[in-house]
Formats: sequence, structure tokens, C-alpha cells
Amino acid sequence: MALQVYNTLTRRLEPFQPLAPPWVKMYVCGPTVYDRAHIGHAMSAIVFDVIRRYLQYRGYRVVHVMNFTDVDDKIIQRAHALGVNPFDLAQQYIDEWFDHVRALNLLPAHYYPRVSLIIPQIIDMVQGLIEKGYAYEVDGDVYYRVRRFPHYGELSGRDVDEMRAGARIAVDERKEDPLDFALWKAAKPGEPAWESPWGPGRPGWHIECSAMSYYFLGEQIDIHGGGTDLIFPHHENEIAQSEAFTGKRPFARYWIHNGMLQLRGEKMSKSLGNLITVADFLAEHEADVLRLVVLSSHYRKPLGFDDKVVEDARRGLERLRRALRPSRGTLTEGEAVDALVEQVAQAREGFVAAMDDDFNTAGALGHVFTLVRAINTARDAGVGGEPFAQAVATLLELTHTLGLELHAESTVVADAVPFIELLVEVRSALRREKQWALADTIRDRLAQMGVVLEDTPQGTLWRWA
RNA sequence: GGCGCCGUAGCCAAGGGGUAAGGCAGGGGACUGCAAAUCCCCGAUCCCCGGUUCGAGUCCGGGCGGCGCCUCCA
Repeated sequence: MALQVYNTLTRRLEPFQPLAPPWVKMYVCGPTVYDRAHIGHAMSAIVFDVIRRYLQYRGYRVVHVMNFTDVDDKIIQRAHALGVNPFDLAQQYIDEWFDHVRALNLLPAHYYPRVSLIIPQIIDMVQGLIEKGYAYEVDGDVYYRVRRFPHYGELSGRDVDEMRAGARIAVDERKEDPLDFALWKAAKPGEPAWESPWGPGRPGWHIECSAMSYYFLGEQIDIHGGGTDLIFPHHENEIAQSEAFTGKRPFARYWIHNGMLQLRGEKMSKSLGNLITVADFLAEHEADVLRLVVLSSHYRKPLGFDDKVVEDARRGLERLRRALRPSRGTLTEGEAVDALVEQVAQAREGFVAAMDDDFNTAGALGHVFTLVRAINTARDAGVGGEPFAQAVATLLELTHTLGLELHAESTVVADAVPFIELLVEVRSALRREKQWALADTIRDRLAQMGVVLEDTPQGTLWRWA
């Protein structure tokens, strides 16, 4: 079985065959940096991080590009409202994004292009489109001539003749056709602007991704990713621009789109006031919890997000972590060992089969948890040494492929550790004297402070609740 | 109105013609001084109605319900 990927372009599962193996060129649409990133952005980033990790696990070499849209109406508006420089505002959110990349354990992209730094390349591309007859200038604006591109609508399944452009917004009468979209916008007073053959102005939204993709990855790429909300018009327009410019198709071989995160059944949006920022989430939860929530359902489906789902993930994460506890057993052969070895092999096989099926992380997790049970059973049965170590190593191999860290709890309260250990020691002495009441008091009081004690045959273990 | 997605146990969720993975919660048991952790056991007429088939959550048609996009959006 080989890797199969669902391609939005064909609406089918297809065998994954990059243009030039082992290289995989992957471009993912990043955020418009006019505000803090929310967990929906994080979900998308995690989805493509997992896709990248799995491709690498399968031996591919991924070149990953993610853009920042740092020139945009909303940024300009916001900067005006706050009385700050739009570039400073954008920079602030870009800095925060990189904080999130570290905190969320995302593999950094190889390139992070931003609009403001590739204006000359964008101008070249717009100029090229005009020369080829795919674009025209009107009063300093440049528009793409949609009807000139025969494949328009292919990605989003739309028929050009049935689209009701302007149904919800006023049509700009200067455009040849209501469907035409802006490649370049003439500068308005007080806006950032760059000199161009059509006068001062700034790029339209869609052209940046075509330009960045072209300049960083070449005429054709393997994977183009983003949220389903970008399929139309953004990605449709990208195809029109890129393919018209290069004359090559397909611009991207595989279009991969993640479903939207929904907060308590509704879309997250500012107007509904139900937006959770990444910073808010990380202030209360670990990054692995968010990642496990994302991994628990398929990336193409809408992700239901609420307190229950988060709590379930938190507990599931605990279970994963506890499986990593060492064994004090010494058995290295026999029935229990054979069973473990067998289950380890099955888990890896099942994991790969699930991930090969369009990155079915939820199915893959099922196999991971089956491995967890096998490890716990083996530990209880006294299995130790190399076979046990191998099983744990496999668990780490699989969870790391999903990007889970499984790090021990935070060290924020590390100063308390010696005191906790002292109390545990004292309590152990009390237990030897069968002073149950006092021993239980210590355990209860520690529990109130968030420290859980577990008495095992090998002694007392403790952990943060 | 157009394009598309989804409806599987209390909750989350995989599977997509051969008789229902996994996680969380719950019940019972083993272990434990009691707990905790761990392990074992227990739970589903797969939204409804038709059809195709030896056989249908799984394919087809029609309903009902929820959602996304069509305008900036990951």
C-alpha cells in the first residue's frame, strides 16, 4: 500500500506521486497578520505539520513554504485605528506567530515570505499577465480577466456562467466583467504604496501566493494547502494566475484543505465574540492537548471544539505519558515478551496503513493506544530489558511522527519538588508503621495541592494532577 | 439560488459491501491497608424511508437534521 491523498481538485483519493521524488514542494497559506492568531489558525498549522512529518517519516524530503500576508486592508484599517504603523503592527503578530511555532512544536517552514518583501516579483508577475492578455489596467488598478482562463472554476466546482458575482457586493463598473478580480490596487491616500508601471499601489490578495510559490518553489509544486474557506476565491484565483503566467498545469498537483474548527457548534469569529486565541489556550493548556484534539478527528472534517473535547484529550494525553514509565521487570523472553513484540509490530503496521489513507490520524491514534495497552500489560507481567525498551521506543517513534512531545509536566513549580519528595518519604515511613490515618492525610492534602500519589510494589510514585 | 461536507454508543471518533477500532465518561471484577495507576469484563436496531445485492453504517434514490463556502477569513 502506498500513500493516498485526497485531492480537492479531482475530489478523489489519489496515489501520492510528487514531481521529483524524494522532494516534495509544499506551500501552505498562512495568516493575514492583522490580529492575534486563534486556535483555528493553530489547527491548520498542526494539520500541515503532521502531513509534513508523515511525509518525512515515509522518506520524502519536504520543502515547506508558508506566507504572511502583511499588506492588506484589515491591517491598514487596524493600524489606523490604533494609530500605529501598519508594518509594525504586522511585525508584532509575525513575532507572536513564531512564538507559537515553538510552543506548538511546529516544524518551522523553510521559507516565510511576506508580501512587503516581494513586491518586485509580484509586479513582474502582474506585468507578465498583462503581456499575455490575462490582465488589464484601469485607472491604476490591474484586474485579472477571468473569462480568458478556460479552467476557471475547476477547483471549486463552479461554472463561470452561473456565478452571481456582485450578488452581495456592489460591482465595480470599471471592470470588464464582474468576475474579474484585482491583481494590483491603486494607492489611496494614507495607505502604504509601492511604485509600479501603473502608478503607486499595492498588490491584491491572491497574487502574492502565486508569486511566492513561483519564486520560492518554481513553476509547479506538489502540495498546496490551506483551509477549506480558501478554496474559493483565493485558491481558484491562484490557479488562474499561476497557470496563465507559466503556461504549465497543474500549478499544484495536490490541493489539500483542512476543515474549519467550530467552537461549540458555531464558527469562531470576532463578531460572535467566541474567539479563542492561541495565547489564551496555551495559558491554560499544554500544546500537546491542542494537538491531540486536532489528531482525534480527520483533518478534512469540521473540528468540533469545546471544553469536553479538550478535557478528553488532556486525559488521553496522560494515558500516553504513563505508558512511557519504565519497567522494573527483567523478563526478556517468554510468552509475555512474544506477545509484546507481536503487538508492537502490528501497531506500527496499523499506524502506517491508517496514515497512508489520507493521513487518517484518528485511525492511527487507535493503533497508538492499542500499543499503550500492550506496553502496560507487558510491564505488569514483568517484561523488561530490550524488548520493553523497544516497545517504548516504537511508541515514541509513532507519537513523534504525529508531533506529540509527551514531555513531562511543566517545571514551573520545580522549587516544590524537594518538599514533595520529603513528604513522600515521611509518608512511606508512616506506612511502614501502619499509621494509615496520618499517611492518608498527607496523601489527601497533597492531592488538594495537585500532587497525586501512587503506591506501587516498587515504592510510591508522585505526579502533578 | 449555486457548490460542497456531515449525521456511527452518554460525549469525541475511525471504518466506507461480509457482519462495528480507539479515547473520555459510566458499571462490575483483579491488584491495594484504603486509594491511585494498571489489567480483565460489560455497552451501538451505524438519522429515517425505499432500492440494488446471497449479504448495506458501507452502493443508489428520496426525505429529515446540522454545517461550510459563494464577501475578508486557516
